[in-house]
Amino acid sequence: KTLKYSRQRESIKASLMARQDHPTADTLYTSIRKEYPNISLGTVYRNLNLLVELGEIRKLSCGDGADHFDGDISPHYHFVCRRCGQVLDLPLNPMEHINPLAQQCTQGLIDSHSIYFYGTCKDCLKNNK
Amino acid sequence: KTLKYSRQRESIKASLMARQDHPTADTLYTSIRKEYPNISLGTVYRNLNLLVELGEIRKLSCGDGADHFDGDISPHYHFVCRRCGQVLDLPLNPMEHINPLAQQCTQGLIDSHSIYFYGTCKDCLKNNK
DNA sequence: ATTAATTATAGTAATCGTTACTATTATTGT
DNA sequence: ACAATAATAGTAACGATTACTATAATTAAT
Repeated sequence: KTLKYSRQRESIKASLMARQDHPTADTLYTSIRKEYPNISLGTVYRNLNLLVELGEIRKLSCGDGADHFDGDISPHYHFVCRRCGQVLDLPLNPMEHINPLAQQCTQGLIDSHSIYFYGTCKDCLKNNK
Repeated sequence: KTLKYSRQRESIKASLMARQDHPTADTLYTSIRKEYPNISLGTVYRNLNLLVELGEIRKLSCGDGADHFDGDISPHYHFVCRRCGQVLDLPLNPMEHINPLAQQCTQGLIDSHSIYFYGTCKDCLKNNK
């Protein structure tokens, strides 16, 4: 089955690319609704998952219940604030050496890893939260 | 409010400690039901969360939708098989040096990290899955 | 440009993992 | 034994996500 253009998909992708944070599907839905008032939440989910499969965006599971999405597919890590739930980019060099390290500990085949750092973000520190 | 003994909690903890895998609440529930046929799923969830708060067990969010639980609280990492969903221990030394590395990249305060490795487990490799 | 084939959508219902609620039961200190 | 209080079973509610379906949009061929 071949892919057909849809203005909704373009808008979802453009919307995600335009922001520097890492919204959930629902956050993105609310924001896109301002431009397309009757886009459906299912459409947002379906296209986000499609874009992930196509490798055009990334899905982040940082452990707070909802998946987050990232328009930046370049390898990088994330910092999750335990107070406000914000997910922030961490401009840390990708640690390519740890896959072989882990590979030595298993008979399975390792192809990737994910790292999340946790703590309190700058804003929450400032506000004594 | 003080903690009171409950045989259900003991059974949940013992059950988790006895196994080397990393079951979800529901998997553990099904298994404990053989011994306590009318234990409730809510009780399993409540006690697992309580044990996590007490620091007696660990909760793992590996990105497959459901949380997994680990009776081994010693610092170690995990390998998640993308084919069968199994979560396996990875006897890899804790990488204490990466928190300070990440700390240099943010004005927030980092206190911990989590790493998951992904790929295909030994069994799935063998079965060509 | 029309048409026909097919994919995508909006809207809604259903599902899954998890938490909340409540009347009853179990534990604990007196 | 009793009273106080925490824990339970059972069920309902919840939030995130997926599934379903009739309609609309895209595409390729006439």
